[in-house]
Amino acid sequence: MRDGSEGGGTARGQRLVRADWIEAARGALVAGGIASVKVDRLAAGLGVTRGSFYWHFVGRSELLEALLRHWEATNTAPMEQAVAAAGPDGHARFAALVRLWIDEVAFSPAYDAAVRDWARHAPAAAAAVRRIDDRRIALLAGIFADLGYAGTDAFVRARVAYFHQVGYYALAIREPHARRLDLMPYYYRALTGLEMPPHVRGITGSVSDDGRSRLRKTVRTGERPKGRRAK
Amino acid sequence: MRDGSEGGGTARGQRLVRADWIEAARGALVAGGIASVKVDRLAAGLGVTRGSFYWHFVGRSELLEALLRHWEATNTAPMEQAVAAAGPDGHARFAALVRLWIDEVAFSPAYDAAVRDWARHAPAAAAAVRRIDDRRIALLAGIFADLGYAGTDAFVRARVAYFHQVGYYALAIREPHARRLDLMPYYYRALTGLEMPPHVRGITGSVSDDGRSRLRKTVRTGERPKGRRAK
DNA sequence: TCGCTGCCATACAGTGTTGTATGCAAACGG
DNA sequence: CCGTTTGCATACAACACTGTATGGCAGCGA
Repeated sequence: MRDGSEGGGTARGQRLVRADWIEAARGALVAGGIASVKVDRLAAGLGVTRGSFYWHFVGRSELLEALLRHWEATNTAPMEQAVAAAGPDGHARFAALVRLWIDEVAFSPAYDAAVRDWARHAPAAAAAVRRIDDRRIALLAGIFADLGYAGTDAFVRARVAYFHQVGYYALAIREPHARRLDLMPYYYRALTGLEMPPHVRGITGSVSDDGRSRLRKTVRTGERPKGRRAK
Repeated sequence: MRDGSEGGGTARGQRLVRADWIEAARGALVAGGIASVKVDRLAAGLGVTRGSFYWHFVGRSELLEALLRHWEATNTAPMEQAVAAAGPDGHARFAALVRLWIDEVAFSPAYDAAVRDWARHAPAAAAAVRRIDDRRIALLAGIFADLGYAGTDAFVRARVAYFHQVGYYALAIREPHARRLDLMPYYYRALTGLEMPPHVRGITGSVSDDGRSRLRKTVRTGERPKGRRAK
């Protein structure tokens, strides 16, 4: 029945390996939540029967464990790498994170949100998510310390920035990429309490103007920003 | 079998009404997510059989619709009432919201988070959540306008404050109430860009000092903190 | 070529949940 | 006091999903 060309998700020809099942499970998790990660549906999607699954895994719970480890191993490393690659400057480090969040390529907020939903009623997943959250908040707190904030202020601002990002994805807001870039200086100001310096403005690859000329006028005057806006 | 005293959730003696089932569904939703809102478990919890349920409702989906309307009708009104009761002052209005979020009595963040999880894979729930979110963000944007922020700045700060709150509950952080009160001035500063004025300090019932002595310098929007604290 | 192993198909059993049909008892209006 | 309605119990049918047992086939090494 299977000829290697009809099928579902395997990237390498005929037979499946564990990674194929995990990838299929990831797709199902993101698309429909943990409740839709079912053995029979995954098998149908991969073009095999459940017999294959029970050869690769002892049961469904083992697949879920592997999926959780996959998320923990893949979806937070890009953040730390991007920050490390940005050098020592606090503004550059923060801007690197923001770019990662907006671009959504190396880091998948949908994967993140799906695991977070899962974690709300699965203790094992909750423990993994808590570990990851603590790491990310610590990363952000270091950046705010670099930006000149002391102890508790750095910690609270790190939380605000991180919770804000989690909430943004939790609301599943759909905005054009250009719109998000246009709002960048406003978010930068609200989250850091500082103006976005010129040397990080190019980092986000903003297509519109710098937004700084607008923001000087709008911050206290009540004028609406002029110039072209994305919808 | 049922004698009105053994049972589950009904508040009024013998027979059940629709509201009893909805309240039971709400409890199950908060405790275990929408996947645990099952007719047979609710019936067992209420001390009746499923036959009762199918008399009050045509099916499970009708219960879920009623539950969604219940959330939409009950869990956002306290916010608007608290803000309205706080008078015209922007600081007082914002502080009233914060108190509501911290106290968690009139407003139930657990109910909120459970519905939000549900909404991630149920279009009808997603539509309701989006309506509520828009209302709340508009409410916050009005407060930030009262605090002196113009157009886009007020909107972005409203989003940051609201997303932050959603993210906080999404992470299911457990902190002592006193700790949250102690951090209040820091959050107030980070979220509003302004110092917490004396006349709203008592509103939250904070027991310790305001944290202002620990603050090294003002962090008003646009003003760069002096000194660099690389950690 | 022979036997072994990896990978999968098939068939069967069991559980959890929904929905439906019908019966039964208590409450209620005449 | 009786018939009707209300609220629930019981029994049955159907589906979705998990897990197990077993058989078969292709490929590979000796």
